[in-house]
Amino acid sequence: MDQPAHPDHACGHDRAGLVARAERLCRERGLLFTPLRQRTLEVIAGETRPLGAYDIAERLSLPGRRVAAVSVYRALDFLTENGLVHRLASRNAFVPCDHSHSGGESAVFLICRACGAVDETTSAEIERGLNRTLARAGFRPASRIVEIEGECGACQEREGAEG
Amino acid sequence: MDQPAHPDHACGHDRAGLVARAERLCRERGLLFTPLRQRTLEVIAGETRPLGAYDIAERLSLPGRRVAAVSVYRALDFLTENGLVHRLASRNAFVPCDHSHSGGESAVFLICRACGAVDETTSAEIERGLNRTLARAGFRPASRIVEIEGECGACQEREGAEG
DNA sequence: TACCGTCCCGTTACACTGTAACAGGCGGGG
DNA sequence: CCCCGCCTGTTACAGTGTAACGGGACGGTA
Repeated sequence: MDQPAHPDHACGHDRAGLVARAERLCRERGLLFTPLRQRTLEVIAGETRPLGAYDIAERLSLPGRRVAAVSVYRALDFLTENGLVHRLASRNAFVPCDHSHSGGESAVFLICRACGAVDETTSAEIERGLNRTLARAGFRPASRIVEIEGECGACQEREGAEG
Repeated sequence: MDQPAHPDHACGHDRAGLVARAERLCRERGLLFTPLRQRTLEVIAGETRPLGAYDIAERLSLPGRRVAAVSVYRALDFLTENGLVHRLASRNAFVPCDHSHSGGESAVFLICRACGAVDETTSAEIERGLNRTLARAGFRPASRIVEIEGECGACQEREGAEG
């Protein structure tokens, strides 16, 4: 769990920690943490706001070396399948997985319309409610999407000060 | 106008009731329930499974008279803004609003991967959990998305019977 | 009547999202 | 060595969504 002295420069996420977790996870599961996958993960972790696949492709491309979106999609499939990034269905965009939900609880995303920041949290009560609702309906869940769009606290204050 | 005694033939939703609700709502709010909007709503209500905008456009088109997707999008914007249809973020598709959540509770969608059916329900417990989570984070919500993908009860039974 | 603004809708064009299919490279195992 | 599986690059294409412009219908106003 060694964190670097300076967690990240202007980045919203713990890039080094996420890469370290990915390397460990791939070693354990016998998967390949290829350069493309690593760079894709780094690009996502190096951004405060969710990125679209084409944004990622652009950031991965160099003057002579263009990365096609389809390659990014494959890397993203790998990263999401292994719990390293999340896909926001309401935005068609990707964010790193905070891993604050280690207990198998599904994630709740708070997406700010003003600044674009995404907060990933969990709630035992929401989880309980979902499980009861699913049981009542006899529905076997495969994936759960809980995304709230609105305004984060910081942007509410900023707006109040300005307006 | 006159609907047959049997509510709907092979349709999954109460088409006539939804149209009646739309007419009443538009009268109350001084909005126009134009033919395009009505036909769009009817197409959505006449289908068991969620439809994409281009599917709707295709169903609305006649041999000589083609409806462009952009027109459908505008009708869909109107219908969603007025609570007559819902958009499924995980599918980029639209379903009629059951209006079972009259109490202002946000909807929970159970989407079956096997048969494509969508069940719209609500849960006071989920609502409470969401509200607490939002309050704790100081987040002001504008829209809430709760979509569970999985297998509905009927398809589980069918699968078990087949093998 | 003419004029004006608004709303709705048709049209074109375009950008973004996502997948299918095929080919080449690379490494491991027979 | 060949075979096989995995990853990546490439092309092509289908689906999703919006911006911009123009015209028609309709109501209000002079």
